[in-house]
Amino acid sequence: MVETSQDDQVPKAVVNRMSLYLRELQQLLRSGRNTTSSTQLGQLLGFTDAQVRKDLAHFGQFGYPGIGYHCEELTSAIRRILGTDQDWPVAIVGVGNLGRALLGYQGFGHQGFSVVAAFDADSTKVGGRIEGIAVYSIDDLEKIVRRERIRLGMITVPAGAAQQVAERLARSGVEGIVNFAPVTLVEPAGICVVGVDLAIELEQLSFAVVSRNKKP
Amino acid sequence: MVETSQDDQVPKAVVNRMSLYLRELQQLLRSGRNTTSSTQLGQLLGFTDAQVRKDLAHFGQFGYPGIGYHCEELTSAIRRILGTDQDWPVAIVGVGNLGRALLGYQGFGHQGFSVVAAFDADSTKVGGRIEGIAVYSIDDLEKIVRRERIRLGMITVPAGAAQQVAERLARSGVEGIVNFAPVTLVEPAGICVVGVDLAIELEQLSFAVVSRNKKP
DNA sequence: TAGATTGTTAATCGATTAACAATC
DNA sequence: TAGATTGTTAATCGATTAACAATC
Repeated sequence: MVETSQDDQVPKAVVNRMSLYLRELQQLLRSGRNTTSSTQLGQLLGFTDAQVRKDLAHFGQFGYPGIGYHCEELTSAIRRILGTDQDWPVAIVGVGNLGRALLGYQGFGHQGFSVVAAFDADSTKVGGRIEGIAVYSIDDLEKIVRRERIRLGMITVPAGAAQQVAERLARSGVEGIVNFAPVTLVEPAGICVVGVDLAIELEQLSFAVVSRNKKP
Repeated sequence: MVETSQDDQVPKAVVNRMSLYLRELQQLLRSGRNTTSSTQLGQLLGFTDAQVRKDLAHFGQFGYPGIGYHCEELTSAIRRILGTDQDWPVAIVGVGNLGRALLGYQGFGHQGFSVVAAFDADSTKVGGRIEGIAVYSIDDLEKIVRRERIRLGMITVPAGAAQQVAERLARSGVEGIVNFAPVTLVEPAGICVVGVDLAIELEQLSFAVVSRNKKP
């Protein structure tokens, strides 16, 4: 029982790179490649070959010494690892600019995520459909989440409302939340939260620029 | 000249936490606090007090032993460090769903970023204004970027077009790029690139959920 | 067989935490 | 003064890289 090591906490950084490997593999498949190697994968992403192999080793053995990796096979393996072989019904709470964009965003469907409901407090938005997805009143959040068996939530409400929404999602049985509101959420018990703050991404960039300009 | 240490590469993780400190400080200011401490800041974000102090130490001394930090003072210091005391004219390339959302997103303005132009290849979109911002033809990218002294670009075009857009932005003098297209960009010489992939964020979440369900 | 490439162990490197003298 | 909290050094911990036997 000390065999496979996926029980001892995999570092967040490793999981992030797994997603990147998956993306490159899908690209390679599209371009007709059958096999690849840790060297090639590393090169495409700017990592060492050792790192690619070490990362994969967290989850098992997927390669063939002397050959490399079968793209197709490794792709399915990583999808299974990340859980994207399953279907993930997603709800979006907050139909402002960002929420609306996410509703129309194609990229999710490919990876097993399907947005099946949206919520808003503004009664003028409620009842309609955006990009084919029904917009419900936030008052019905618990009911609809349960009925549609929604597993993930994306929070695109104003900062002040985010914590409360997170708690309501958690209480309704949602298992994970991507929070786009620019606040740190107190994680409701037994739920996973990932934060995405667009302003912070831009700040990382401005720092990189000014610090390069300073002493290159 | 070995005095302040901001010349030796600051780890990306540290810079990211600086943004988080800034966000919390702004929150504290809004709630009327004058001073804070490494312990409080750490608690709000789930870090140790030692980490907060160590992170800040990369850039200088900002605190008062026995007192803590003046919120206002530390806020300005971090803004200066991140470069968000300056004004950053931003362009958005690709006015699809995501691009449109970013055009309307409020959160940027607060932090020194102002979207001043948008570009698209679709001639039916060109010439109009969205959220008050002019949409130009992608053919005029170089011209407008120079004219408006645009420093940062956000790429929200389809994956296949992203690399080419990045190169054109770089050639026009843009200093940094946030890439929302789900591809790894080859960084044009002398430019900073930050990647944001919404599908990857969701994958991090699904992994967290499935791995929690597996062996908690 | 020779060449390529894996998985894994050991060595290196870097980041986080603990501890504490200095300071208010 | 006593209590609080900094900045910084040393100790710990974890992640990355290098190296190599095993394998195809």
